[in-house]
Amino acid sequence: MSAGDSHTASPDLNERLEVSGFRFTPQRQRVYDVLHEKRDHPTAEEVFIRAKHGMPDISMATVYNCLDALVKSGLARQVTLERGATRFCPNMAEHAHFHCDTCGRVFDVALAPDSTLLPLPKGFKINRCDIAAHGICADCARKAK
Amino acid sequence: MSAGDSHTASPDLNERLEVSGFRFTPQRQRVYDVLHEKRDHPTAEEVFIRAKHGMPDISMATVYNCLDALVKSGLARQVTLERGATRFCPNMAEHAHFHCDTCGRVFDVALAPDSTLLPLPKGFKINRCDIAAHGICADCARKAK
DNA sequence: CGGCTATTTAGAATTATTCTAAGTATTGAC
DNA sequence: GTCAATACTTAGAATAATTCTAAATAGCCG
Repeated sequence: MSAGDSHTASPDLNERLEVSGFRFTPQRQRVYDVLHEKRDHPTAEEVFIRAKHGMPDISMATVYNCLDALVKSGLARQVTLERGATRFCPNMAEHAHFHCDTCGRVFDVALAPDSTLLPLPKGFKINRCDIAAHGICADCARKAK
Repeated sequence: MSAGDSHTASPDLNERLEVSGFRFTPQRQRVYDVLHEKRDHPTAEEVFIRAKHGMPDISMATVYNCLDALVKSGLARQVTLERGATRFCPNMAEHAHFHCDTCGRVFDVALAPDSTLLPLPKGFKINRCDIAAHGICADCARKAK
């Protein structure tokens, strides 16, 4: 079996799931792989469609379950940018999202190192912080001219 | 008629709607008032329930239509913090939102004056930027002890 | 192996939102 | 002021996104 074989349980995935009280399953591996194959912030339905290639019997409910397990294990983030379907992102590094209002694509944007300093009221404790910019991407801006 | 009578068309509301190509209607006034009476980021359904007090025949479809008109006129913001219903916020000043994962309440948080500097790739143009923090609010943190 | 529990599955149910068609109100032209 | 055009409201149907349910399956630990 080759080193890069994506059907092998990633040691990381396996461990991270177990630490969070989840079991490793082929379906979770598949969903995890789908998120990493094309990091374009797919919706649950898009993940479902992609996951079926190579695992035709996987069901929508399982995709939701797997995405949930990945999110709770700190292996993916849920991204809610607009009304409508939630998107999923396997990039766990601190970053913001840019949503193009014209084409609908979502881009990862690095953050300036000091940028997340919210002056919170006393007693509030922050777990995570989502930054979502909306506008027009370079491609669409060019075409619009 | 008293100066503070909220049933009078606010000159601002009236004008802002017209500038954006919308008509002024009593329903839009009512929805606008509801958002300002209690600035707690209600969902469309909560707005609907509140709007019915004093306007019992207003319909859900109209609430959606009014909220849409207000958002498009720059008089309210749509806030999508999590899976589930969209919330609405009449605070048009630049600010972030804090969502308490325990009680579900949403708080406005002022921003540090310099905080919104995303290093965007070339050609990208930003319209607006939503910052959403998630964690635990002071009340819930105290109770949890 | 055998029992326990997590997971998967298909499909039903629920929730949030949008659409539709008919009626009503408002506006602008005359 | 009347008329036509258009915007708006309404109830209810339709759609989309997600969650729930119950039964079957699979992995884990003794």
